[in-house]
Amino acid sequence: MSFQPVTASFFQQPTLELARSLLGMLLVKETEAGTASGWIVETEAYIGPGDRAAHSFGNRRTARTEVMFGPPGHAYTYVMHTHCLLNVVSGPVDHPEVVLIRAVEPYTGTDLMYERRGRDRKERDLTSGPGKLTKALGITMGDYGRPLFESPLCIAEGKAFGPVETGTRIGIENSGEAREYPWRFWIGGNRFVSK
DNA sequence: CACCGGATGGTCT
DNA sequence: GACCATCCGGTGT
Repeated sequence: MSFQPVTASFFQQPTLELARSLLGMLLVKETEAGTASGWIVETEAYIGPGDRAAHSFGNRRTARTEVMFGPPGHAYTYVMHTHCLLNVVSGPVDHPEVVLIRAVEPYTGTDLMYERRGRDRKERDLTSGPGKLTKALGITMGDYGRPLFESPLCIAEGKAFGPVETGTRIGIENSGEAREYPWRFWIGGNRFVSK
């Protein structure tokens, strides 16, 4: 199985457009154990410094958020409770914006995904959430800052899916008015979209 | 150095 | 729907 990674220029588009453009693209991770991939079916945009829900709100610049201030197309990974979450850095240099990958539909390497997530798990449970998909694909904090247009972690050319739907973001109840921004995007009807 | 609070997920009721 | 495992970044002392 071979994949065609996107070029670095793919990430040079406004963050809300990138969040939509990423839907239907393939997310691929190669590890020593093997390669696994899935179609991106749900994303969320975080547009600092004005977005109260973003880690980069108010241009907060720390070791953790540093990669967001660099060029787009790199991985911003961070630990949430017991899970690692994956974001795609967006926006030009010094514009700390990202797109969170919230769900993918398994494509290749599903056996590896079951091995990582648990053999007796339902297929829908493999990758239907931001913490689930990183575990299924083997994405870790070791991927922090990695470019997403080349191996071992990359965004590759995808395929056409149905219409995109829009809504408010998940899990940001304490973010003031930012909780109402319609910055969540997903493939309508896809069963791997998180609930 | 102590404290607090999550961009979650799994389990049990 | 409620509870909590488990951990680290950010902040204040």
